[in-house]
Amino acid sequence: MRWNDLREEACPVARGLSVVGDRWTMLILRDCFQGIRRFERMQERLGITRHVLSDRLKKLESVGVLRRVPYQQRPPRHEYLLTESGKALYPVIVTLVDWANANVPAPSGSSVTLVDRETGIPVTPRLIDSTTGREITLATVGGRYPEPDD
Amino acid sequence: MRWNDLREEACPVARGLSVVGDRWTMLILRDCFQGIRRFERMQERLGITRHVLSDRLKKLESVGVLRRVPYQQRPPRHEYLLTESGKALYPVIVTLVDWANANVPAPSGSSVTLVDRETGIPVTPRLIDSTTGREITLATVGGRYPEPDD
DNA sequence: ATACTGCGTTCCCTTTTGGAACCTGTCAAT
DNA sequence: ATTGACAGGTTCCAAAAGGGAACGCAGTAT
Repeated sequence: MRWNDLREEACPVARGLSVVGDRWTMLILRDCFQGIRRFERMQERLGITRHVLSDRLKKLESVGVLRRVPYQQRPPRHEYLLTESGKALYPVIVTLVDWANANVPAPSGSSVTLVDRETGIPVTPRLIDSTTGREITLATVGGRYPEPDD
Repeated sequence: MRWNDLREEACPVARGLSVVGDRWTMLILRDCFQGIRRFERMQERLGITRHVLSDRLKKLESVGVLRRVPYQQRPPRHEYLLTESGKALYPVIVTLVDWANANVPAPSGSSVTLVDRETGIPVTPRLIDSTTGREITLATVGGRYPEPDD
């Protein structure tokens, strides 16, 4: 199976990964969430090669996760900002961070942690169903498959 | 930057992606969450090539996300089961599913959706801080960086 | 004129995939 | 005894993606 086939799957995991499922995209978005907006800055922070960064930014723009906004005319320069669709990825990053901090040991024991921006108190993410308020677990929530429409 | 460098980063996003950040790993785990346990079955469902699947299963076992459990002796055969660490990835998949369903259009408009296993009612995931009960958003929660220990 | 900034693109080489065939043990049927 | 099936890999080659460094280019500063 090829990359582009993923986007056409009925499975949302596959469609999601067709956008963010490669080695770099989530790291780029992490930087975006931290307020990084410009090519040069991303490149030096990530250690990504320039053409791969260029390619990923194009793809992210084309799927509507980032948008290019000009900040000067001559020479034309623009920065990359998260769209609403892009901002909606924040819970994905947060759950990933929470998992990694609990399950992938940091080198020196020190790691970036999640804190409340107001109080500075550490945050423990929990995923609930907003209609029932019940926690979402493997036992309680699963996937439902669409009716085949033939 | 190379793959293995990622695992040593202080940033949990990078460390998380060092495990699940490639094209196939999350799809393999999706199958695991759906009860698929065996090599052959995964290979046919995913359309992944056999040696890549073999490689990913080895890596997932080595980081403790899956474990190999023998189910017969002669010839030796085993199946792949999620560890606790692997099961802890469920919220990551769920938030990804939720994002993809809202932001990456399905081909025929039909997609797998999340439902409560008991009632069959659609589920709307929301991420909250379990200590305060407040919703986790870009505005309210951010990362805190460790003290440099030089 | 020269250098610098910001953002790419091009070139070359290495690593990673895709695709298919092959191997290994064991059992069951011919 | 041979053939075939099953389950889970491994091996080989060609194609694609990625790393690294250099180059291009428009405008601005010195």
